[in-house]
Amino acid sequence: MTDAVDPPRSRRPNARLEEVARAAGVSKSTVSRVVNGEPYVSSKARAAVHQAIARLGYSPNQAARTLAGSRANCIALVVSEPGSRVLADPFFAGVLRGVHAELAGKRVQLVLMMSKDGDEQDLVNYLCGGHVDGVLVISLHGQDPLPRTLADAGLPTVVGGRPLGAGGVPYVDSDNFDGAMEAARYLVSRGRKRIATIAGPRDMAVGMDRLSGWKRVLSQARMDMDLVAYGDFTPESGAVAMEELLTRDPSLDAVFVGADIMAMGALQTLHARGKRVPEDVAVVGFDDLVIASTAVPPLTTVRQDVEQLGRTMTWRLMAELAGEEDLPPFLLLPTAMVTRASA
Amino acid sequence: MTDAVDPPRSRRPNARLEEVARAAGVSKSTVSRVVNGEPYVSSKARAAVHQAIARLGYSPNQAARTLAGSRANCIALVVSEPGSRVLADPFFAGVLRGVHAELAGKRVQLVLMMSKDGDEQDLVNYLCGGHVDGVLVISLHGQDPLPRTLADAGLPTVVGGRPLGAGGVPYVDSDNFDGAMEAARYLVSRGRKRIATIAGPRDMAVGMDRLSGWKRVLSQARMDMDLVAYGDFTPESGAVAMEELLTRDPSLDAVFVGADIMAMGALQTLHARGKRVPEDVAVVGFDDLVIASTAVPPLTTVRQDVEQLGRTMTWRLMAELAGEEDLPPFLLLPTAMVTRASA
DNA sequence: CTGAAAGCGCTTACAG
DNA sequence: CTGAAAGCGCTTACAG
Repeated sequence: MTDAVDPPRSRRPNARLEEVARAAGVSKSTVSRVVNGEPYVSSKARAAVHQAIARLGYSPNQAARTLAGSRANCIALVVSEPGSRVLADPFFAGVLRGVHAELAGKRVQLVLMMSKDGDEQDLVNYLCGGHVDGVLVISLHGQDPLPRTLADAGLPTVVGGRPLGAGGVPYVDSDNFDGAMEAARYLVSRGRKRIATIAGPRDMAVGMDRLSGWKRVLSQARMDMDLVAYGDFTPESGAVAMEELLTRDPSLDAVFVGADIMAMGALQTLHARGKRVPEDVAVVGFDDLVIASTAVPPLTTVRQDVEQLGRTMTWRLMAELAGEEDLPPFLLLPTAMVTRASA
Repeated sequence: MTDAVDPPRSRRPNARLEEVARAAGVSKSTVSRVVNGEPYVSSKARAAVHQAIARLGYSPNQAARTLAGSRANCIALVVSEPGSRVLADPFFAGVLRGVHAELAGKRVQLVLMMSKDGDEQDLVNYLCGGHVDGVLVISLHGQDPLPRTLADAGLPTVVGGRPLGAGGVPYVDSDNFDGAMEAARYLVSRGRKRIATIAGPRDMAVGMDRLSGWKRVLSQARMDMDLVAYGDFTPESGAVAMEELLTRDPSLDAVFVGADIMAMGALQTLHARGKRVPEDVAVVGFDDLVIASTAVPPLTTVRQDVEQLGRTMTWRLMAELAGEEDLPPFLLLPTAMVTRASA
């Protein structure tokens, strides 16, 4: 039993639309029109409203707008929980920055949601319940039906990274296939004869697409494509995969690692085995994380612009929300080879 | 001019509270009570409502709840834009995961906002406008008045990382001072005689607190504390600072780097200068990023639990929102030394 | 323990 | 170009 008086929180209540109307000498309708940038308002009324808004520090109540209007003025970014672990943080943070940059000045809020295992249905209910206008989904695994479900429910949805199980849902991705081809071609052009690869997990398109690019080039060059090992986007898995490859063929002289984070582990193994990089084994990574440039030796890699990925996903979603037509079903962003000391 | 018919989006409108009431044979008030877990409802009515909710897939409209009720059921995470660059992504992503974990099952949404330079006033207007119940602020720089402003406006606010210019605003931080002391003590105990440090920027408490810990230990050990260089939480700045220290005293035999990300640069410089780690120079970092374990050599460092930081900030904020009293004005989270090969 | 009614702050036809 | 009025889907006293 506490006698303590709970002092009512003295947050100055914001001005209301009605007060703005009174101050400007117009109706609520007119204020609403000005706030929403609608065309048919006299410049006199518009000026008066703007002035009143500035003076009163008016900021519209989003909840009321959402409830009264048809739009939530809000989009969701959904991250699958295991993905946020596995795909490593820089990816996520980069996308987030891109999304935010693209949303700047757009009066659209970003709500973050992580899909945990048990609550998929809750998540779908929530998202389809009119709380958001559209959804951005990233770091999907396997054949996750989420994007399909959302799209079928009529909710505009854009996926980041080619989804394996969601044919027809728009997506944006880095051109992983092309980037991997460039990496493999580079190794071939440097005279490497026995080129291995460490690929990402088989249930993610990003892993498979980079593997496919490597395969394509080796097959065109009529080189053996047997040296493939798999990791899971952790340094440890990269180290183990490198061990395996070295055991299978101690004479390999190059390795394309489908993620910088795994390349860090591969570098450790190579170092421990007394292999010089790049003299004995050339190493090329993928992603161009900040750690690539500080690796010993600095890592040659394929850069993907993750922030641009976030921007493009958001642009695509907003365009759809704006009713634009004939939007591309998917978008592939270019990658760029970054040559450093490791290859 | 487009003649295309814009087919109305056929998203099945969610069930409303009213329909649930009808299906359950009770009033809207009762449904509301059940949904909000209020006590005085007969178990019969409660069961009927739960059943109706399940059958109709009802999910309450947040906008309406916010508008009608007093709470927004929403908290904001504010990141200062330059901070999100400088503090490096893992910090941010870690905090985010912690916040989310703590919010799980709480029917509170997380809105993400980045404070850009020009729009500070917009941000404050928005946050104080009743759109959110509370605010979490991270990666503050210098004497940023934001937390003070929010707190003064009566908005519950919790800062992540000790704020330099916001006395009195509750915060949660890793115990950087203590962690740095432990690192310095470790170096002293290993017989190092000439211990340098690379500190973070002077305008961030995290940089200063770690520097202070190092100073305290060296002063207690009656060792010289002149070898201090500053970086800005980038690998490049760590490399430059290491150069400087080596120039000032080529005989230094240890360095405590106030962030793993800078330690990566320091390691590169040491390597380039032919210094063996740890034989010639012992290196201890701070943070225990994933790259610490994959560095060559693997980095001895001080671990801070960033996810726990996010959880704790959220817990503190939610406790305040729940009206709990006598909450601690700040919370310091323990750090832990992780010994690897570099020292 | 339960229900009828008012009201949260906007947007949106509708009528002018 | 402008305003009066209805309504968005809830919560919250209030009366029972």
